[in-house]
Amino acid sequence: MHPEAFREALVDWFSTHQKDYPWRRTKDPWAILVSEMMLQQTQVATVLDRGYFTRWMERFPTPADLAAADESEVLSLWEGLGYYNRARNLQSATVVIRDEHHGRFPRELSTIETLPGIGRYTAAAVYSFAFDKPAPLVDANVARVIARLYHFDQRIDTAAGQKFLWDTAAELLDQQRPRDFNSALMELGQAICKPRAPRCKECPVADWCQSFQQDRDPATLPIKKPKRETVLVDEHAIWSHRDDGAVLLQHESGTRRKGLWKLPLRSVESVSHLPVIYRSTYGITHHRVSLTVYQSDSSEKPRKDESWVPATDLPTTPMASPFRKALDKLLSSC
DNA sequence: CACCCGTGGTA
DNA sequence: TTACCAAGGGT
Repeated sequence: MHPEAFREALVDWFSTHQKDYPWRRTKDPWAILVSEMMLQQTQVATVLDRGYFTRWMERFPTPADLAAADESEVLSLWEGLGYYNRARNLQSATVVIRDEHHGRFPRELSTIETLPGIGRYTAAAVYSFAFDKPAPLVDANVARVIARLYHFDQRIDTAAGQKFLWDTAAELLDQQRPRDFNSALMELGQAICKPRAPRCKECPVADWCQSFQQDRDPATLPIKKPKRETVLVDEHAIWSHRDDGAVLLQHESGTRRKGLWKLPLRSVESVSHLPVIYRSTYGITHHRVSLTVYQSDSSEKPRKDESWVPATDLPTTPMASPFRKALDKLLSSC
């Protein structure tokens, strides 16, 4: 592989096919960091079409604005995106920027990577996109592209597999235009070198692709460890409300959905005599949860870890999606 | 290294 | 409808 012609073909393709994202119209490291955090394990369409990025940047135009905010408001603006530790980590990062970097966004790659919630990928993304400085990066798109380019038929989710991907990304990187090159490699994975039905006939770098040249099936790569088997779980919640509010429970110990609110949960024995007023199923990690909501007795009062939430606060009280949907449905049918 | 963390789109 | 997948990081 002689990377020069590969780089040229890739960046040329990108120059005419790149999509117009708001975070590509700016060099503000804060805006770019926000986009990268939101895009972790999350599709572009979700972040863009549902308005998360725009709302966030309007409310928190600078790191200092986020550092000064209440966690409840932060989580409320993140509601529906999932992986809520991202939001808390992002706020923690702004506090570090304020208290340890004089309020200025760090410009060293190693310093950016020390910020909470920012790992090797996100640090390199901010470094190359905001400052156009050279750092290789590997996300799910790049991993797929490299695995197919080199027909890497071993697992990529091992130390050896990760080393191969990052070493290769470093070799390929165009030091003269790291911003465009990294963006191009990622967009190639998103638009052309797709997981299931790659569009090899439209690929600008098919000449350099071993999977394509050797007529292998690219859809078999990359290889990862099979996911855990799905575990079925039942959740039983109660709906206890009046016109002026409802009883909610804040997620406590443990880390799942920390800081968010949900309907109070009960044992199935304690609610089996109550009328069922809502059902849904949702997935969380490797669990498949069946949620059932029961109309509580009017005598039901909040337990010590539960709170009466006024109706006017319900829309801005951060809740995970399954409970937000339940609450919306129950409020509308009252 | 293994496992955990959410959600919505897509085939 | 189920299963896979996504601009990963922390523990």
